[in-house]
Order: sequence, then structure tokens, then C-alpha cells
Amino acid sequence: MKELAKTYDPKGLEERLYKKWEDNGYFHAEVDRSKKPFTIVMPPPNVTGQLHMGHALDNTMQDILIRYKRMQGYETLWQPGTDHAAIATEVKVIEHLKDQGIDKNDLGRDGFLEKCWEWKEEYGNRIINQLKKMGSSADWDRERFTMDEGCSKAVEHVFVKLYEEGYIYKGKRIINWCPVCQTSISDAEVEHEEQAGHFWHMKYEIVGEPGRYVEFATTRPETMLGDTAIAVNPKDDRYKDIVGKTVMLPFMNREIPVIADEYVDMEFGTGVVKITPAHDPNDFEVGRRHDLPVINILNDDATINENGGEFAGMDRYKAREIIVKKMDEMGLLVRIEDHTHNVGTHDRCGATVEPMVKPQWFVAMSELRKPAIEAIHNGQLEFVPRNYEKTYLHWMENLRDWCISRQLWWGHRIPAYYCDECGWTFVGSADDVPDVCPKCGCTHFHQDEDTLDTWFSSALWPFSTLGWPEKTEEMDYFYPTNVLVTGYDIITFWVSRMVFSAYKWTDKSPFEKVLIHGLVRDSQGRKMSKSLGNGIDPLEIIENYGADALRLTLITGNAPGNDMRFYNERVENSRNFANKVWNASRFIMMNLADNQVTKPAQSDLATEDKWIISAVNTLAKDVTENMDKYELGIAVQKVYDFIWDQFCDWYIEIVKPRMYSEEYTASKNAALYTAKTVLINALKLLHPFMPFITEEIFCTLQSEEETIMLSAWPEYDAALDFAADETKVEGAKDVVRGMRQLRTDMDVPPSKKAAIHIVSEDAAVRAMFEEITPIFKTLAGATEVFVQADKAGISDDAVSAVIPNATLFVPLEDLVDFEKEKERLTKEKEKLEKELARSRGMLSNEKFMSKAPEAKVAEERAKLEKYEQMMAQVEARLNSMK
RNA sequence: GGGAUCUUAGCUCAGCUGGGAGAGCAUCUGCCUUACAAGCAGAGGGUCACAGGUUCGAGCCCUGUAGGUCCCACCA
Repeated sequence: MKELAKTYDPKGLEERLYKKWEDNGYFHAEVDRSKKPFTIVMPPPNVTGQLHMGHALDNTMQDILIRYKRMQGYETLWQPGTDHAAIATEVKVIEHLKDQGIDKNDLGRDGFLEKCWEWKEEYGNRIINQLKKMGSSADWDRERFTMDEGCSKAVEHVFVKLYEEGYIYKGKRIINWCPVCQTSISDAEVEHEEQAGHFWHMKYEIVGEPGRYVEFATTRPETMLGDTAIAVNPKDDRYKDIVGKTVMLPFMNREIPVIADEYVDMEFGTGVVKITPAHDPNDFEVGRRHDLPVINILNDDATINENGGEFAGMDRYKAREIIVKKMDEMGLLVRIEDHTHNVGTHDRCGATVEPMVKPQWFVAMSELRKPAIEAIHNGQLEFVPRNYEKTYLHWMENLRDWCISRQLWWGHRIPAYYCDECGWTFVGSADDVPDVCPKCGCTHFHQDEDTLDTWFSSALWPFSTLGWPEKTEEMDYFYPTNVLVTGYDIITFWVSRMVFSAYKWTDKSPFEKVLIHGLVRDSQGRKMSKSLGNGIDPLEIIENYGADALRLTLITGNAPGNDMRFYNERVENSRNFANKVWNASRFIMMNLADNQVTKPAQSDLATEDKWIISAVNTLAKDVTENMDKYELGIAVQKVYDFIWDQFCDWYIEIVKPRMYSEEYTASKNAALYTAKTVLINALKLLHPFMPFITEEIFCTLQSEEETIMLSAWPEYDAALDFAADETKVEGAKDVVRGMRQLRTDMDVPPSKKAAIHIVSEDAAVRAMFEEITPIFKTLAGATEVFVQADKAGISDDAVSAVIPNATLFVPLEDLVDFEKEKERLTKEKEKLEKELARSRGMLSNEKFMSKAPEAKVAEERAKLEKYEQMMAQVEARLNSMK
């Protein structure tokens, strides 16, 4: 067997093992009807993105689930791919071109797209390679891209169908416009941020009644240039008489009507609102109700356009300043109030969004969302944790139509074609565009300039990646997928849209569960961001500590849906654990050496052997349960505790003398066999979380040809349940701890002496004591252990029999501080009293007795009996000390 | 304004359907014991935010209060 280094060094090893896995095709999934499928579709990272902690967490969780299910014998497909990330990529490419002194518009559409594809070729594999460094066992043979041929076909198919069925329409509606990116954006892409601003109280003069004014307040004075009405509440008596009259709009010298609309809140401000249908979503609605003209006063870059009269060409904020000044000069500015209000900003660039009226493409949501809402109510779709269902439902229920057109070049171009002459519209694939316009007979068509929102293609991801709309074997076998793992931040962007799309096109939910995780924050709880420069690079962590340590850190101590803080001390602990596993394995391998270990007869197994076998058996059951409930953090914590606290700190220590035996005895064989098998099972349970180190050790123990990846997940085996031995060893541990404590208190050197205090008259307890004596001998320096039989309990002879090598007996009273002991016993008594009350309470409770399973009742009875015994002993001891 | 969520050890956080308060880090003590000092054996430290309620029993369930975080939302 090969020698292992003294400390675990993941460098080189991870790369080597990953290559082995990939070369052997272990990640690859095929349609195999003899097996049950398990599918996860990977949230596609931005094609030109870089791995950050969010990806690291997301992918680790998915990889854990996939590896777990794979070991359980499922045909596991982890479907990977990348997203073209329309605006994110386009912005990057534009910046890159700018550095070279090239302007996007000079290149033209085709030239620019060529650059984008070049960019994609150059960086497209970067993030994939980074995901591989994490150990991700995705089926890379099936890697997809949202703009590859198949996905693009799916997108076109969906667009055309939705259009034909009337769900997609083109309309002049108010949309969010980003003046910096020069494109429309959807509601979900707008972030509202509170900003300090002003409330400008101004007034317009009523036409025909010189000297009479209507006062109102606004946060955006410049929009007055596009005002087409003044509105009051119809119930507002203050203004009843002016409804129907007109007021004079300064600068523009336009008469605009005073209208009455329920939208106006009488309590707020002066109860009067200026109406600018072109630049406010509410005003737009009001305008529609009253058939008001829509006057757009802004250019695409948010400067005032020719409709703004004398202000044309000015920046929006400059215009605001001057308008306020002039209004003041005209005596139309009443006062200025400080006011904080919510301003919409573009989540990509941070620019203040301007509501604008533009022709855009929309998806009508009111019908499509229905099954997606119903899915939660009928349980076809479940979130983990459940409370995110509320977020999802709330969003779904309050949804407006989805603006899907973007004024970008990088993306799926809208498959709509217009006749050059008459504007007749054809929606369909390029090949089907008619040669002659059926309306005017002209033969020239041009395609819509806009592209689709990047989430339009993402919405189809769970099935477009499996070949849909073609009828594929994959679609039939792997779909619907089992679980989607993603952050709560994109439930609205992505999850909701996948769900309604899936119901529309496949008639079912795209996944059974959505496992939600939180954000990875820095050590101070801040979001990791480029601008703060507080991002921790996962690759750097991998370089310094290894991928396993990173993965463990991301999963430990984190509950689904909760944010987590990331800092190096936590990774160090994970790294230390990896080292612990490494060294424990190394120890076992050293002792295995050239010995031919054989399966021992059950009679050769020592108490501690059965204990640890039983413990790992129970562990497998518990961990499996946690995994099935997606409690990954709890699952790995249990494995961690088992390996470190039970297996290393107790089992290996207990068993050392047996292993050191020169002669190859049955006892040594049993210890080696037990250690090895328990280690292998523990490694398997750990493998989904820490794939590399477990594979390396597994292969060293077994053979290079094998892989832990495809080994069978440990299953609970009732035949390996040795509850009695677990109890014995747990008892022995208690006594050993007590001895250590006593020694510390007495300041006795470890090799000198110790004491065991037996408080039992029970022959069975004495027998058990005898059985576990080797443990005391090992862990407490046996040959010089001092034992004092309790006065009420065992005779000195009995003790001698138990520890034949004991050389000296010292009366306990000489070792123990009498007062301290009394204090301890009193506390013990109090504790026991509480326990007794609890136990008696439970057993006398009707509900508990009638509902609790029998085993639980029996357990409680046993406990009560035990407590009663202990109580009697404590009381006897206390009395004897008086 | 609506909704969600959190408050547990000095710090960061677990705690699954109510049934003996936990981990890591930090602190302190003693150990280089032939797997591991990236280690071992221990210790200290918590009115589980506060106040009520349900229960034999509450960190967990209910109500209220205080404070924090996040999401959604058109108050001009």
C-alpha cells in the first residue's frame, strides 16, 4: 500500500482525480430505462463571467445532491451550460471595444455581433473550467448555450406560438428606459433606492380666471413639459368647480384640462396631481382612461427633445434646475420641501431609470401565470424552505405584463418582419417570410431590430437543454427535473418564468423542488461586490486550502435560504478536518500494512468494535434522512462529528493497543477490519461533500481502478445495530471522562494514578464494567489505575478482579475533596429531580401515552427507572457523607 | 404602505414533527503521547431579545412589544 504524506496536500491531486473521473465518463448520463433518473439543471452562469462565491455555493449544493443520488444508483443528469447574458455581455464587449478606440455603432450590427462571438469564444470556457475546479460532476458532454442552435430554435418556436395565440403583443406602453444602456428593461430589473430629493410645490393659472391658480407638488419638475392634464379626486369638494376647466401650462403655452380621477389621493399633498402620461406609469394609466395625448419630451439619452421647446437638447437635470428657476421668477414656484422618495435605478448600471412610452413587445401574463400559481397550492412545486413560496406567490399575483424586447444586439433577435412599404408584420422564422407582401405587394422586408430579454431564453432552460421542442428520448426520460438549486435573489427573474413556461409548453412543473440558498457575504456581513472590493475569490481559496475545504465551508453551519458569512477561519477549520481525515486514514493504512485482513467472526469483535460499527450504521440512516430533506448542513455536520469525535478521538484511541500487538491476533484482525470498514463507510458518506480527498483515500485503500463516486451509498442494516454495545461504550466514555477530570482536579500526572468510582450494587453493571475495562486501561493508564469501590457497592476483591494489574488502592476520601463532592452530588440530585419530573410528567400524560409510539414509551419507562436508581444512589451517597 | 425573516456563548452561526442548551473561532489550563501541534485532554462562558399565553413540559407553537435585515410597491 502506498505511503501517504503527513499532511494533506490537495494540490495536483484534485486535478489528477478530476481528469480520471472525466476521462472515465463518470459524469455522463444516458437514457437507461433500467434505472430511475435524477435530474438537476444547472443555473447557467454568464458565458463570459467569472466564478464567484455565489456560483461556488450553488454548484457545491448541486454537486452534493448529484453525487449522493449517483451513489444511490440513480441515473443522474446534471445538465450544464452557459447563458449569453444579453446586457451584461454587451456592456462588457462595448467597454472592451472602447479600450481599443472602437465604437459599437461604427461596427454595425453584424460587425458588433462578430466581436461578441469572438469574446464568447475567448472567455466562454473560463467559467466552465472554474466550475470543474470545484469538483462539479456535471455532464459536460451535454453542455449547452442559450444561443446555440437548439436553444435558439426553442426560443423562436415559443415566441411564434405565443404570438399566434395572442400572448405576445407589440404595444406602445410605458416601460422602464435606461438612458445609459439605451434599452428598455423589465420591472424586475429596476431597483428602487431611497434618495433624498425635493418636493417642488408649483402652481398653474386657470384659464379665464386670471389670478386663480391650482397648486400641486412634484418631484420631477422637468416632466411638466409633457403635462397634458391636471387631476383631482372626483370626491374632492375643494376642486369640484374647476374640473372641466383648463389651466395654462407655462413655457409650452398649452391649455391642459383639469380632470377628475380616483387615482388622486385627497389626503396627499394638495390633492392635485399633474399628469404626464409619457413619463409616469400611473399618469399613463390616467391618460388612457381620459384619452389624453401622450407627449414624449425625452430623447433616448435622457436629454430634452424637440417637444420641450426652449429646453430642447438639455440634460434632464439641467432642465430641471432651469425650469425651477424660471418658475420661481414667474412666481409660480410656491415652495420647496425636502423629500426622500424611491427612485428606480437600473440594476446593471445604476443609472436612474426614466419611464418612457415606446413600442415594445410584451408577454401577457394574466393567463399564463395561473398554473404557476396553482402549482404551489396543489403541491406540484415546493420550495425548500417553504416560506419562499410566499415570495414567489406574491410576485406572481402582482405581476404586470412582461416587457421582453430590448434595444440590444447581443441576444435572440425578435422573429418579426415588417414590410418596408406598408409595415405589414410577419412573425415566424426567417425561412418562412413571404416573398411578396400580401397587403401591398412589395417584396422588401426588414426584421425587427430588437432582441429578447435574456430571461426569455432562460425561462425555457429546463427543457430546451433536453432538446425540446423536438421529441427527444432525453426529454421523455430526464424531464421533469427533480430539483432546482438557486439563490433567493432570482426567484422572480428566473424561477417564476421557468415555471409558467414549463406549464405552458410541457404541462407540468419543470422541477419538483426548488432548493433556495442565501447570499455569501463577507466577514462583516456585507454583500460581496466588485465596487466594495470585498469579494473573496473561490479560486484563491481552492489554491490555498483545496476545493474540498471550500465546499465544506460553504455547506457547514448554513440552513437553506439563509445568508452566510465567509471568512478564512472557517476555511481553516475545514482544511483541518480534511487533514484529520487524511491522518486517520494514514494511521489505519500504516497498521494495515501487509496484513491480510479477514472478516472477523462476530465473537471476535470487541465491545468498541460493535459500538463503532453500530454508530456508523446509525449515521448512514441519519445522514440519508437529512439528505432527503435537503438538510445538507446538518448531514455533513453529523459526518464531521462522527469522524472526528467518535471515530478518531475515541475509537482509534481505544483500539491502538490492539493494533500495536506484534502478534497478528484475532483481536488485532477484528480491530483492523472494523477500522477499515467503518472508515470506508464514513468516506462514502463524506464523499458528496468532499469528493477529492475521499476518492484519494478510497483508491489507496482499495485500488486505483475503482472510484468511490460509483460505490454504493451506505444503507442502514438492522443486523449491524448493536444498541447494547453503544450503551456500554457511552458509559465507559463517561467514566473515562470522570477519571480524567479527577486526575486534573487532583493534579495527578497521567501516568501515575487515577480513580474510578463505581456506584452500583448491580451485578450487571459490574459485569459491564469488567467488559469495558480495557477501555479504561487504554485511555487512563491502566496498570496504575486506582479504583475505590463504593462503600455501598462492590468489594475490593471485585475491583481486583476487574483490574488485575491495579497495584494500589487509595480510599476515595483521600483523593476527593469532601465538600466539593457534596456540592457536586447536590447538583446531581437537582438535575435528577428535574429529569424525574419530566419523565413522570410524560408517562402520566394521556396525550403522550395514547399517541406516542410504543418504543418511545418503553424508552421513557427505562429512563425513569434509571433515574430512580441513580437518585437512590445519590441520596445514599449523600447520606453516607453527612 | 404590504410581506417575509431574524434576535441562542465574546464573535459567526446550527438546533429537523415541542421532551436532556450545541459547533467553529476566540479565551484560559495541561500536554511535542510513535496518525495528525492543521493535534490531544480539559475549563470558563448562555434568564435562547422582552412580556404574556397554550402545555405535564416551550429556543421551538400562539399573541403582543422592541430592535435588525431583506423583498415587493405608482403616493405625485
